[in-house]
Amino acid sequence: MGELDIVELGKRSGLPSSTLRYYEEKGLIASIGRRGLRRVFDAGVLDRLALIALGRAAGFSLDEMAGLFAPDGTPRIDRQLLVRKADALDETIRQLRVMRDGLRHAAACRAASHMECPTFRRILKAASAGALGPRKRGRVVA
Amino acid sequence: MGELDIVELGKRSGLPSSTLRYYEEKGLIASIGRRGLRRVFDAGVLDRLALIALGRAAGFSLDEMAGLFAPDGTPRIDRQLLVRKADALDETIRQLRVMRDGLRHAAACRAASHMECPTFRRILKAASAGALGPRKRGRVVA
DNA sequence: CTGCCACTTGAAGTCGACTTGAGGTCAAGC
DNA sequence: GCTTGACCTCAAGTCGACTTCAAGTGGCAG
Repeated sequence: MGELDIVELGKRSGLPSSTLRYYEEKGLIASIGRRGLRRVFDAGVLDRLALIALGRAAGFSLDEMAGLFAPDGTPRIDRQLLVRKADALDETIRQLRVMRDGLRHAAACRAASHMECPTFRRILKAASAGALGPRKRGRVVA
Repeated sequence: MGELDIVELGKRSGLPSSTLRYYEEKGLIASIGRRGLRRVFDAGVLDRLALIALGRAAGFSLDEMAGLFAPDGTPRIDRQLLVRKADALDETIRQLRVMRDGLRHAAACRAASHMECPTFRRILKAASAGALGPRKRGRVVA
């Protein structure tokens, strides 16, 4: 595998170097040296960044990602935790589907008031039945 | 429909009154009066809160929610926007499924290194093919 | 009438994930 | 050998969504 300095890595990953430095500071990626002032990374860091981006899209915080994967990018073997996270994602996906269907319906439905449309009321009911309650946190590329 | 003061609404919705006040300040909900110092809301606000919670779970910001729905809670008729948001959700759902499958696989796979497992490499490839790139923002209940 | 307590307000603080800014440094070009 | 320009470091700022805090107030028990 090749080596990349921070500028090249930024170009290939689409991330600004400020973000790459921040990730290194957080221990999410590691540089293998310097070329002049510039950090140099192993090309394998690209895979790792893809993994991080995917995790973030799935709602994991950077700290969680740091915990889910070992320093070399391979998943840690806390199978229980992994399964719990996967289950949480299933619930999230369920909610997202409800919202998506609601939006599509709202865009298509011709009822005078959506509150009088049975489809919309069903969607609202699904919303009440899961979306309310204590706050949890995460991020998603929406 | 009945009326609820902010404390009752908080109990039924699971939201602290500080959040309810914040939502009112943002124009997401409206009180219909006071009982002493306490705000009083129409019971219909519960539906509205469910809608807001669902929207937030789907990655919309409070400002976006305020824009997507009219003051009375019925969706605005910008069908183009609604459809675009629905499409964005489809993409998000796709990514979440990839991550969920990756987690389930990581929890089950016995390969010495996940990097040598074809399934894991396929997942990583899917990650690279969509998760990298410019940041977008939103939140999800994960 | 007097306390008291839960609610009120507006301002300030928090948290995660970065970005921005000020001032320092290195390799290269002249 | 000196300037230049891109990267460096470290501190501070930003943004969204709230939460927390200090100080004020309304209604009810005594």
